[in-house]
Amino acid sequence: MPRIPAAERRAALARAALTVIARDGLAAATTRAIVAEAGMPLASFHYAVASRDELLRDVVELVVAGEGVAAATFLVHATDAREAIRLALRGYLDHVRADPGNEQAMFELTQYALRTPGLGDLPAEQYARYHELASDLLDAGAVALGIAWSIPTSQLARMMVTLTDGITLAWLADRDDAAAELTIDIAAETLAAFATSTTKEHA
Amino acid sequence: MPRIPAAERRAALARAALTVIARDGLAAATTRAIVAEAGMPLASFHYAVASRDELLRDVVELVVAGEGVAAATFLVHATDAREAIRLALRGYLDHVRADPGNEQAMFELTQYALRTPGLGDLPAEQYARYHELASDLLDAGAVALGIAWSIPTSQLARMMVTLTDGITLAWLADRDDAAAELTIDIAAETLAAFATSTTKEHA
DNA sequence: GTCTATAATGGGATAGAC
DNA sequence: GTCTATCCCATTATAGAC
Repeated sequence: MPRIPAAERRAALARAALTVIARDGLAAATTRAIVAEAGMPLASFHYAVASRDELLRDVVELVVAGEGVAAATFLVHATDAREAIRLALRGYLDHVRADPGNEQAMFELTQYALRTPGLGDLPAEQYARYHELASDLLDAGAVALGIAWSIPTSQLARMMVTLTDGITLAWLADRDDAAAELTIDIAAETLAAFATSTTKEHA
Repeated sequence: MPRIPAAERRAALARAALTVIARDGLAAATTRAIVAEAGMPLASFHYAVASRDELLRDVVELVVAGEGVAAATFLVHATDAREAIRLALRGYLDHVRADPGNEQAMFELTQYALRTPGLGDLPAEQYARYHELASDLLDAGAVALGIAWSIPTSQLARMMVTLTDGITLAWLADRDDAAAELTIDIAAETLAAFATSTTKEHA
């Protein structure tokens, strides 16, 4: 396998690692399993990256960076704040249902990072990014719907992330679709109270 | 170390395992670390329990069974539904802050169980128990406050568990006390809307 | 019944041949 | 630069001495 720059191999290993973790769990993501997934010889691993933990750092950054792609499509269909929040949370739940392993991978990585000396700073960055993404989404939604949020967007954003995490964890545990959807409905109904119209009397 | 029944050793090992997991993480909870914590020789492990996974099952059941002890003290101080929900969530956050390792241990165990063939059924039981506890708490709170919940208690209970999980995860990641408390305030304010007075016009 | 000593496996990391 | 072959360590589990 000649002519492949180290940086490129590093990225390929991170992608392979994420595939393995999503499919088989973090504990199964050994250096051997990762290089097998990437189709590389074992020695390439430490040639491209200093240690397994260092690669896991890359994996977290890989996922966090690519997290912004999804969502936002719901904005097209929403007509009011309640429906917008409902569709956003429903879209996230559908995403989890379509690929549960990926979300489990993120939880496993976060917990592992919290326990690992060299990776302890990652979870804070990870959640800062989540909160930022949720903020952007709420701002965009407000513009699209012609409303304003009556409390700071950052506070509402953290609540949205709190809800997605909590809904995801419970669904992963009991796979109760109906219960998860009910939770989403309640959340949408209550949070819509923070939407105030900027054009008419109330939204 | 003579005269100790196998069942008692099993329980002691489960307690020791939880201590190790809370302190050092699930990955560090090897059979050696667990018996060292319990003050037993290594061979006692497989004498008392068939495998490491089987002990982890015991650990989950140990924590879930002992989870009902806390909380409920907030009921004494609450005067209305908003304050009751706020104090309940605040109490939980304080509990997490006082011993973050314990909550991390639960998340790690749940994720591990989801990945492990013999333990796949545990998370559903675990969350069923959480939802049951939250339901009982909400019912007790309603009686104490002289109110009723305008939606089924089970739905509100799942939302409470969703919130505690989500708030805990975000706090573990960024340790932002103020932000966590703001999320709690928002949650309390919005969920209090589901309280309806059974004695006067509104609670 | 209890524990010491050891087996058997799989892991991260590397030396050194090509 | 690349990869084969290997090192060395930690792990789960057990055999067999007390």
